[in-house]
Amino acid sequence: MDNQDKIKTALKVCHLYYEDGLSQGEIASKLAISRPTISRLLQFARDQGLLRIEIMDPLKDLDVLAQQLEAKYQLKKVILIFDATNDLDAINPKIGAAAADYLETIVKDNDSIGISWGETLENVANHLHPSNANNVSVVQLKGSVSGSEMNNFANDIINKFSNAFHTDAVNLPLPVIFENATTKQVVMQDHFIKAIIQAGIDANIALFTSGTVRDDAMLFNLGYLTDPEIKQLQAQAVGDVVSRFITATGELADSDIDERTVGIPLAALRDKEYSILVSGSSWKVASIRAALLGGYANVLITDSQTAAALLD
Amino acid sequence: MDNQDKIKTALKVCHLYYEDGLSQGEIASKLAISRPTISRLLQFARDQGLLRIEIMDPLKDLDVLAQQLEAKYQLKKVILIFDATNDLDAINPKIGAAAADYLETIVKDNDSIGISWGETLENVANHLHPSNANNVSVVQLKGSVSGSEMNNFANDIINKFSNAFHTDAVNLPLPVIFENATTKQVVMQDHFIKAIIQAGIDANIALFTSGTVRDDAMLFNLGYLTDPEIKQLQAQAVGDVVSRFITATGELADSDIDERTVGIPLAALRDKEYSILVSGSSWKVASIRAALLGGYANVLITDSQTAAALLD
DNA sequence: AGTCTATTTGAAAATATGTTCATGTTTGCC
DNA sequence: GGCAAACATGAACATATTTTCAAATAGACT
Repeated sequence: MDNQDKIKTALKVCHLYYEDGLSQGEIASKLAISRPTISRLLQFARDQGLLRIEIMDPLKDLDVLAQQLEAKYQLKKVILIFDATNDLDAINPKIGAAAADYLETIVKDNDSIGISWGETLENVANHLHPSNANNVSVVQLKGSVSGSEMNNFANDIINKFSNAFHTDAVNLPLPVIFENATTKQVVMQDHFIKAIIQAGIDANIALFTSGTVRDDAMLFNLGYLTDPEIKQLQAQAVGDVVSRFITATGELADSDIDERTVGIPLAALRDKEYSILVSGSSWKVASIRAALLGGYANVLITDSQTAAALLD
Repeated sequence: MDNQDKIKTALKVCHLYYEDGLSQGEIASKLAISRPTISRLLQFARDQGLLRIEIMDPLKDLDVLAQQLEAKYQLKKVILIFDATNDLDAINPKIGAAAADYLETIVKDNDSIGISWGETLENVANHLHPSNANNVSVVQLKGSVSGSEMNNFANDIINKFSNAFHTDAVNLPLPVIFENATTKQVVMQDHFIKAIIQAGIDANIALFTSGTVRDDAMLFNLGYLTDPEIKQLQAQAVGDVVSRFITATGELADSDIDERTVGIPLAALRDKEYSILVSGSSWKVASIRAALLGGYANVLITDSQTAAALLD
């Protein structure tokens, strides 16, 4: 066997071994070569530099990425978790845990925490630990949902925050989007409701996520929006923040729908001591970027791949 | 151990295992962790995508590289050998073997092969097999050397070619560079010498290498050139072809020295059926490029890294 | 062609790695 | 704080890989 043939065989063995995950024995019988020879071919490949094993250092990389993001979007703090899968089910628990950890480090006595709800916030709630801070209040930043399942979902988050901060969280007992602006206006006259919204505006910490405008976006599947409205939003908006849809540059996308939406106004997020955007996965890059450009967050918690995408 | 710590430890283990080549057992005692845990950490690192194993396909790459070189320098044929070491002692035998193989495929009855000498040619000679072609002649393209060692060196190459092609190679029994042009002119009057040079010019196959202008270049260490001459050549030339020094663009670098040099003129290489440049390693990139730009070769035999450099 | 040496090969032994399982530890939950 | 479930750990075992070594093969030289 001449050198070229040897390289060729060694490469085939490398592919079977490192990519297809066959054992050397399996490769041996498949190629009708003895086991030791397979071992030697792999050694040969390594010696010849035929395969390159690169060890990444995501932790070091994360630091750099975080700093670059802080600079680019003028953020107070960026927290990144490492993820190579880009799988929501893997990312969400991790950024949830990171957000819960971060929250624990910043919450002090008498703080007021405004929260939204959704899958991401659920993951944050799941990782909360009992807080040492006293007299902390928790308030919902946006309306809830009428469907019973979903309502339980939002309530579950509220309850977990309540427990963690030893308080009774203030629930905003309204649908997140009304059918028309007038209805909302009327409801908003209610002093009790007004007070809740004001509490959300006054909260010094806000914790929220950003949503997409994909067909499977949660806000599109609650029945509050008609198909034409959804189509129009998909054309104009890149996602939502506290259920308010924004364009790629962070502007409000549709004031009509916005006026039917129950919750704190977007602008209120700009003035908070901590306005924490917790959102990850490649699907959400556009909405995160928009939220950051709009200045709605001063803290970002996301995953490494999304972070890299946000720098482009 | 939380996730970040786990990643950190896993990375350390990866470095020790894949880069430093320690066994899992060694790592275990070094870090005071049990062996199975090391195994699990490595598995974890692979699962998390913390290390990337890339299998190169130098053979496929070589094809592409070769084609690009053929196009860029308008060559009849480019033959590349794979080498990741960039070590002359590794490269030379391989390109020598490749050159010998190629020569065997092209030599036909009544061909005339002109050869130079040097380390590279020695390697070609070492890999020659007895040829099937009849009536092949072999002639030296340039003068030899007077020092006995070196003379043997050149003779050895001649002899191996003679044996492989079942002929008595025509030796050019002169120093490759004379002390002054006049001496050379006088010697060149000799009909016998003239005939040998003419045979070199008429050879339809030429096999030669390119040299550098580094201090350790063979032509600088034979005593034919003074130190000032060497300095000047190093300033103007990038290397030599059949002992004639050329600039980066393939022009003659110094006509005075050229007129003292014994061998076929550079231009003679341009008209050959096969003008085969056998030369590799990063040190020789400049001289190879110059030789190709000068049009002195229509076949190039080199290594992969040099090939890549020639494309820049 | 024949002999010598260097290289390659696979069986078997030695080593290294992966997995199982019982145990100890942490974590979530009331 | 205590209980249960999930998880991490290392000893022992099972498997996979590498090395050794003797035999076979190919190559070099006469």
